[in-house]
Amino acid sequence: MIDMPARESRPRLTVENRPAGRGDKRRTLLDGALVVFAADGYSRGSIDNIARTADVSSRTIYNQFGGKAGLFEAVIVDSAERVAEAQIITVQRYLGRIVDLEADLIEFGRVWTTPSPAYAPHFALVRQIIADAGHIPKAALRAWQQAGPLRVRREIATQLRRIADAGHLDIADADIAAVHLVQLVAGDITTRTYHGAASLPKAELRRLSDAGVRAFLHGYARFHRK
Amino acid sequence: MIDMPARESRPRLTVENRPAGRGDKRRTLLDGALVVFAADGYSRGSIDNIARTADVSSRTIYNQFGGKAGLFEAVIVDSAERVAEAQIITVQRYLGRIVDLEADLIEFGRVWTTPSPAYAPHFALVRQIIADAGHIPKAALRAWQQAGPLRVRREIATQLRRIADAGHLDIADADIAAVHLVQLVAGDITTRTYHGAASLPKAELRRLSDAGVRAFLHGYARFHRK
DNA sequence: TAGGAAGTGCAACGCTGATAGTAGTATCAT
DNA sequence: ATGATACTACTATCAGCGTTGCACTTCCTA
Repeated sequence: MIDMPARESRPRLTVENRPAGRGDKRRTLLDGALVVFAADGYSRGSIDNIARTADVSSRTIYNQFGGKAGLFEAVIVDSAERVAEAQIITVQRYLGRIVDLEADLIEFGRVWTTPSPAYAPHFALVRQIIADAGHIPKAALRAWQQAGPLRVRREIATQLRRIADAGHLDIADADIAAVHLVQLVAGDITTRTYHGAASLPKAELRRLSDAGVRAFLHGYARFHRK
Repeated sequence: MIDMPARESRPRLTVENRPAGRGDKRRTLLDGALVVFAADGYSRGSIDNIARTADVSSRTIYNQFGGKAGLFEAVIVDSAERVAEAQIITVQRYLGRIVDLEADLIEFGRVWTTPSPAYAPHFALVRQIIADAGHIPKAALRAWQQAGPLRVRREIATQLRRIADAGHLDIADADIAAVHLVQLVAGDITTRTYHGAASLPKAELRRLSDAGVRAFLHGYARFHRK
């Protein structure tokens, strides 16, 4: 009673004073860890920071994911899955039915490059993964690829193949064409939009995206444009 | 004698037992730090590891660069400068005099994508910079951009502009065209060649590069190919 | 109502890593 | 020779971080 530390037992003032209980912490943790890992990377992103961000005891991380490595691998696959699903829907919506090829592609490009704040951490995390790949287990890397990038690329390739077979495009290798389309539309932005940097103004984004689509369609050779 | 650690006083076996003396350690340090930072990034790359790699006392790092941050900023600018110089020479050599546009571009692409082991750490470092940009001072980031990527892009744009003015290309914005060319030729490789991953086989590299050049020139629109 | 599962706060351990001081040594210009 | 300069080895400090054990609380279920 005497040498009681002067630390009142604050009732852990949570936003909604959620009850301790069933496994709803897993989702919360994946979201919080995504934000931290995206901003700080694997080694700089500390367990304590993640626990604080997710409003969870750091002990829970070890109970749920075994440790930092397990958490990271779960996060990258989870984030890849969620964003891939959203992107695939976008691809199907804008490339699924073509009426005016150039107009539809331009619209697709603009949507593709419109930065969604909700997914910003995901793309930052992708940059972390690419930089840190040398320290991520090959199995985890492969799982991530399958869950995200490859799935999206496959969907784009499928749509391009279909459009080509309908006579609107001249495509030899649909996978390569899919990569080219994405690179032209968003490649530069993806690489240059550093975390924390103010995203480019809307008009500039549109200008770059449109130019990418036009290059995808017509290229730069003289006497080949319409 | 009993609990003596089994660490004999090795005479610091240097490759050439270089004499302690004049400031030739700066170059050595920049090279060693490049390798370590490239592989491990800023936070994981430890001063001790760098000192060991460069065969230099860790104290020298503080004497020469003030600390970890100073060393890092010196390294990224130095590496960017050196690689940019080599790349600019390549650009001038292969785009400086055009005889057969498509053939010359294809040759340029193949050279551009041929992985030079000497510069592998540089490109890994670039990925680290992009991922870690949120923790690098804006001034350092700008200095790096100016020393490397922007300089190279400007040179490519200049050549493309010249080729276009000679009537061989149809280019509205040479800067954008330069970005598109590089993205198409090497964009996918740059992003996918993770550190440590075995680089793609030569034939595959050529296939991707050639396809990029063709897309750059002709695009994918039907009825526009020759 | 008893038991188990999930979660929490806390303290502690061990390790790594950045940084700094210091004394000694080798080299070079004067 | 001498002093300045560059470098080194060694040591110490200080902080941060991953991880684990422990006791306790809360909820769900049987």
